[in-house]
Amino acid sequence: MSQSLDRALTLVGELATGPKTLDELSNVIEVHKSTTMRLLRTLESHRFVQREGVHHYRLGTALFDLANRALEERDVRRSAENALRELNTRTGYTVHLASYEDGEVIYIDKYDSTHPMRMYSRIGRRAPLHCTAVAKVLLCELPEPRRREVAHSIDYVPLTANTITSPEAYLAELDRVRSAGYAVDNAEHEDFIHCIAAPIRGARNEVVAAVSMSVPKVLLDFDGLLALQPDLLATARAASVECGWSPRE
Amino acid sequence: MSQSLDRALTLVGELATGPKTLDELSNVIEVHKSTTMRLLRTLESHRFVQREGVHHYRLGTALFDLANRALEERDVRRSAENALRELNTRTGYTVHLASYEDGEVIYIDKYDSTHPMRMYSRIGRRAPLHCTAVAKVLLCELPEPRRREVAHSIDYVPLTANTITSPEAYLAELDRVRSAGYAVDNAEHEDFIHCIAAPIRGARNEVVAAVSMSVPKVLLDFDGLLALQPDLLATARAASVECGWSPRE
DNA sequence: ATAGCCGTTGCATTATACGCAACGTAAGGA
DNA sequence: TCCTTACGTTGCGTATAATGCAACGGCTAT
Repeated sequence: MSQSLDRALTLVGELATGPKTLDELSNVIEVHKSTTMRLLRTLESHRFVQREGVHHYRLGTALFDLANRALEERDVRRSAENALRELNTRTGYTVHLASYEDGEVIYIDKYDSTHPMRMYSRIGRRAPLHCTAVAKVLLCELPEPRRREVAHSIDYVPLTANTITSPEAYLAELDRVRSAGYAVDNAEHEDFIHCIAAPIRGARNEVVAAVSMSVPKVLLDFDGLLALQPDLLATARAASVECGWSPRE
Repeated sequence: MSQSLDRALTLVGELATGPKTLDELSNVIEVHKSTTMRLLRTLESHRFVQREGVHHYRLGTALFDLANRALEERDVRRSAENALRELNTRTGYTVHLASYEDGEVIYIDKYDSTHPMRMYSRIGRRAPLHCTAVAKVLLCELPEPRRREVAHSIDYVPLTANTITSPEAYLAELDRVRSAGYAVDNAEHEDFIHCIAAPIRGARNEVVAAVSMSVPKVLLDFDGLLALQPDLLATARAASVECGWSPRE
């Protein structure tokens, strides 16, 4: 809509691939070099680009500033919103967003199932650590001593036949989750429901939240649940990007 | 120089302080809201901003992309150049830039002393690990096991009366450097020269390089050398910012 | 139901971004 | 040393694109 701004932003995008000269940049946006120079000067005054030597321009430090400040401003809930809603409408299953704060796993957002059979849960509610997929995801990358500490402090109340009931079994489960990249709750919390969860990561590759899908066993058997994994991981990835995460080599 | 671009960049800067409404943004750049909207739309098409709800705009994910790609493009040498040259011309002492690669500490840049008495060194040369300030800085934040490994693999050739000659003494020295935030070489390498070095950090707060000043003892006594510390740390900080580092709380 | 608040759209106007051409400067070769 | 070439830079007239205005439309709340 705004020509000069559009051109300038194109320049910035171009510079992301490496330092460029005035002429190279002029060719990209197809304008006279004097026009390019004016744009670059303005960008330079805002520290979006900076000169490198005499013949080259490169991205400036304002980008670092902005990216860092944008990260501070962002909260997972708003950032993950679109990806989670999309997953919810596409699959129709209940989607939860949970985070780990002050030693507790909390549900911070929820997208209800469109199927008639719903499950009970509530935003703000605490999730039991030993029998939910989200808790496994959120805990599995804690530093090892801290993980042991947490595992031993849990009260392993057995809720179903599948509930994990010992620190040792739980720590082994966390190891599995960490290497698999996702977690399941195979009817460990409630007899008739199973869940699958994946991590949402931030700019430092740290786990900032967990997204899960909860499905009544009557709608989908365990293999069916596992088949949701690629879809769930793609969603988690999209949400991660919104949180400042970028793929590592 | 380009009015609309200037306004747009101002908007981006403003959004860094948190999500804003159309009117708030219009007030900042003092234009009609329709003008602001056109700018925002263009910014949005490049993913520099995105809508949050219906009434708010916030910074978009392009910033993360750009910042990450800019970081990959940057190399320490070019990024630190200005800060180091400035330090060199202001103090007149020899300034070195060194990095740790493949188990070796290498001088990657050098700004010669303006004083008549110069020291011998060369870009590309390997710095001995046990008796240089830059090596201490570059090694002091390695993970503990790796640090022990390196310390025990060093050949502690005694070069002066002050040279550190045992792994134990060296590891203790690294601990001191880590907590102090800078390192010295108190004539441990050559009898008549002492150095002080500080870390240059990157976006993940990791040490990407070390900057040092080397001063002949006849020009400055040890207390004089230590008095250069604030100046050196400020320089290292400035160079760090250029490398994508941002102050942590 | 109605009023008030925003965001949005179309249009006329003129400010402004643009291309042009001349100039300046630095590097390279004869 | 001087000339050539290849850049970046500057000033200026013009046409276009950015702007402000005013009317419209979709909310929400009372």
